[in-house]
Amino acid sequence: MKISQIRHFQAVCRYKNVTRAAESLHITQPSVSSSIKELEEEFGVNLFHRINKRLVLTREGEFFLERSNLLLEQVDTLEAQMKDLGSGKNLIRIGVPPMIGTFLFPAMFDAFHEKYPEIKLEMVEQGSRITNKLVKSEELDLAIAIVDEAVDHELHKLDIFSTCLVFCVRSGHPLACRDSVGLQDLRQEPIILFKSDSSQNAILLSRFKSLDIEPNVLLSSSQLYTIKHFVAAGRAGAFLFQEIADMEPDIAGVPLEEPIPMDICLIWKKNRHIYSDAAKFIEFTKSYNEGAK
Amino acid sequence: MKISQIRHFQAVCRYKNVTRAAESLHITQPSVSSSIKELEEEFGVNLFHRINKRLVLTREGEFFLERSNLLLEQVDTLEAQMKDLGSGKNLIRIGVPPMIGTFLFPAMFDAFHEKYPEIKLEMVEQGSRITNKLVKSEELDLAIAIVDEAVDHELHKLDIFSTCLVFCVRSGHPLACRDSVGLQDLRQEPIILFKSDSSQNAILLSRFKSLDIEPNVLLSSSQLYTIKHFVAAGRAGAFLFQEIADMEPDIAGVPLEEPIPMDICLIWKKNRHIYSDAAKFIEFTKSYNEGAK
DNA sequence: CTAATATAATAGATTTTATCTATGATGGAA
DNA sequence: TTCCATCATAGATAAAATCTATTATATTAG
Repeated sequence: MKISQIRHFQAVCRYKNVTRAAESLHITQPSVSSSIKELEEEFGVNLFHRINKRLVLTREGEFFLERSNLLLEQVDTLEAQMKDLGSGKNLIRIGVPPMIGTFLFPAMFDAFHEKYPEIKLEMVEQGSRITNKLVKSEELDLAIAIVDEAVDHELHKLDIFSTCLVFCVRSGHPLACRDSVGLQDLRQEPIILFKSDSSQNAILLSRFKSLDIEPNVLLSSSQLYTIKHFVAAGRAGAFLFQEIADMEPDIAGVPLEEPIPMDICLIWKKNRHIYSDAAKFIEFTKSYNEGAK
Repeated sequence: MKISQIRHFQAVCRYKNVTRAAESLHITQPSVSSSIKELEEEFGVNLFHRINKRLVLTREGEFFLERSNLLLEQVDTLEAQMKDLGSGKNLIRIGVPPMIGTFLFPAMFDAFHEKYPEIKLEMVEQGSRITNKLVKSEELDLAIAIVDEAVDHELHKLDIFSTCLVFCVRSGHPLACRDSVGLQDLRQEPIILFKSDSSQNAILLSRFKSLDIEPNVLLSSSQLYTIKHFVAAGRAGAFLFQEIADMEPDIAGVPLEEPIPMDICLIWKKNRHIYSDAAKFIEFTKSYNEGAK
């Protein structure tokens, strides 16, 4: 006994006509005939009398109709409830590191929202380290993250964007005209760190440490606007994405002698069902990416 | 959502282990994995957290487990009830014309009963005309009948036995040594008719009528024993099957000049579900027939 | 009564689905 | 580490559902 067979049977009862029933089910008449036959075979019972090409329920058929009706109602209810739990959300929980939230994400978000206005995005602005964990614990559906370490087996990754950190100073700064700087050139340079638990900072600080340099950190901020302001005023330098430096006329971005590449990815958990909303975001990101290339 | 998928899901919940669940279902582990995945796809919901290759129900999974449990119970109950209605009967309702009931059927019945002792046969001893109707109205599952008319589209037929009517008289009767008799030779002959609504009598009487002969019917009886007694006593002649005449030393069967063939068939209704019991009888009859040839 | 229309069953082809085999990845135990 | 247990995935194969085309029979209209 299969749910589909019950549906076929019920349609035949409703229309008292196999052909009509088949139409209502959007399948062909022989399929319905054979479903009825299969049920009869399985039960060892005639569900219908075949009187002159007309189908009339037998006693057994009446019984089955009544019971299977109740059953189907419950099946449909359960199915609807489960689907409600799932697809009714129209919500993606996505982790976005602060720096990306002000720089890359707004444009992506606008484009996504234009395509899927019904889907809301709940942004969790945390650094990559934290969002990674939240994705693994399924508290987030997706995250945009700066990926530095070896491949994490638990996560799928989709490259969004690659760039480098550059050292940003005021346009008139002595370092501004240099083709590149080494970290050792920055021993005395006051620096503003972009405050984040992201792997970006981890990489940077480990680089300093490996050169045995204690960077002169003037302050830390999570506000890009604040950092830019300090840099433009010549009060300090900062490590920012190449693209952010390029956008500001008052700020010069000087490449590092030993570049610090930043790979920005969309990540999500392996072996986990991806809700249709999240799947849409992933697909969207792929095509958005293609378009950008 | 399919019943089989629910069963797979429940097994996984019971064993908390896909492999074990698959074993209990007598299918392979990937089948079960994919059923779970399909449900998750359909609902847009994670039923399990995949934590270190261990499956732990999500909130949605708990909900589904609870509800689908109730559902499956009802499915199983209904299925069992329907099967009870069908296969639990162990009963075949079969129509048997009186003459066959005393001559051909006993041996068949014994052989069938030996093979299927659990199946009871409910005999309805009526002539072919009536049993034909009862088969069509589904009051009988099967009937043994003498088939004379053109093929009846509503019925399946399976030949059991073919014979002829012969005119039976006492061994010393003047006609007994004849190679054949014509109906016209029987004008004055007292006759006992085998009382039945069967087509046998219809054929016989129409033959007489077409020759414009009024047969001298001494009496009618439905008891073969009575008829034989009268014939053996030389009180009357009777039209009986060849085989019945051959069995009695005191009775001689004289073939008719224009033979009246008797085709004895098993009949059942087309386009009707054949209960397994009835199907067994049909199969049995086929092989019984083969064996007899 | 005959012709046209409608219905359901059947046979056989085709597509879809289910299941299997084989393999790979990962976590935990020895 | 190495081995075992476990689940996911890919691709092949088996099974089932569905389709197309046809047949037989009823019903209806002319």
